[in-house]
Amino acid sequence: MTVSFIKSSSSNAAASDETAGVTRRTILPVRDYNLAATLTSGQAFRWQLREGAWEGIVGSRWVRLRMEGDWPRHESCRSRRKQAHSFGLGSQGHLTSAATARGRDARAIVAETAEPVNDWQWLADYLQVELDLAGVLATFPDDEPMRAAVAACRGLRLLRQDPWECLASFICSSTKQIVQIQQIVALLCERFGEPVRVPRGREAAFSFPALERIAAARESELRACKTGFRAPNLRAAARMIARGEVDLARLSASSVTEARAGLMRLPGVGRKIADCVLLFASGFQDAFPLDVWVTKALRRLYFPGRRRSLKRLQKFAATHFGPFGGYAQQYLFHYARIHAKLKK
DNA sequence: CCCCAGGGTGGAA
DNA sequence: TTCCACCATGGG
Repeated sequence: MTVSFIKSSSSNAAASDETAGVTRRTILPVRDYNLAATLTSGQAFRWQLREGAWEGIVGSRWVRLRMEGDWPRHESCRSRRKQAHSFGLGSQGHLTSAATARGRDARAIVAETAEPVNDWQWLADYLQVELDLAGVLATFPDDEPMRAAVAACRGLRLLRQDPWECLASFICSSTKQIVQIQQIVALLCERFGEPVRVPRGREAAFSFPALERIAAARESELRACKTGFRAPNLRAAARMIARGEVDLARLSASSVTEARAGLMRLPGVGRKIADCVLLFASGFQDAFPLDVWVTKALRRLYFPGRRRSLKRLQKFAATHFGPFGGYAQQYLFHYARIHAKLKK
């Protein structure tokens, strides 16, 4: 399926730094985009920070991302400004040092791939650079917890991920820390994924395993990737999807309720993991994954001292946070984790 | 030794 | 209905 290079009214999502055609580098103009928070907030598990840039795999492509302005310190401010100009940003290309340091106010994401790319829309979609974030934030309830959460990680976005990768990753996520989920996913990719092209000198990289490969794997091989008791669920879910019992591609075409019920027929997939897939991959931005962090955050921020069952919290979440409740949830999740880290 | 981690499940109460 | 032990494994 071919998507037009520049979507009609969108703010020129993928403006290449070369006038036309195939290139390994592009500039995605953005406003209010917190790349670090987005890539480390427990949505995706394949991004690594190296030398000031984020490296990961999207689909079958190796990608390196950084906010414009995050150049290495030894490069002069002058050359920085010159580059910004050549990228067509004009006088707006000059960034204040404060914005540069934080990165989130920068006006572009610089993306590099290992292989030449003609159409960059896949990356614009994945990063959701065309989303009107201010419009989303405006729908959040105007209360103190949400104001604090948004202030703590403004510019945080929801990614639009591949449903199978998202589902499989979260089947492996139960009672695991994010670092350990990253480790499991890395092992699955190394052992069951396809090698992808990387820049000269880089270590090998692999795509996320096709569901047919996981369906055909032995349980012991999956357990060897540290999946533990999740291994049989991962394999059985892959087999059910391969048999067509659940159609991941059609989830976004049905109602949230219907899509959620379909996902929950898969072994190892309950309400929480289903909502993760609905929110992170299928575009249901009102799906509200209620995990241990968000549960604690809701109880502490909205019901201090009072007893609230998980059921009632779920009901509260569904009604209080509006049409982009899932988005609000991601801010609360990241906010809660940041503070837990600070409290050590 | 303890407790906890972006949970789900089956059986008991 | 809700509650609870258990499921592997690593980190603190």
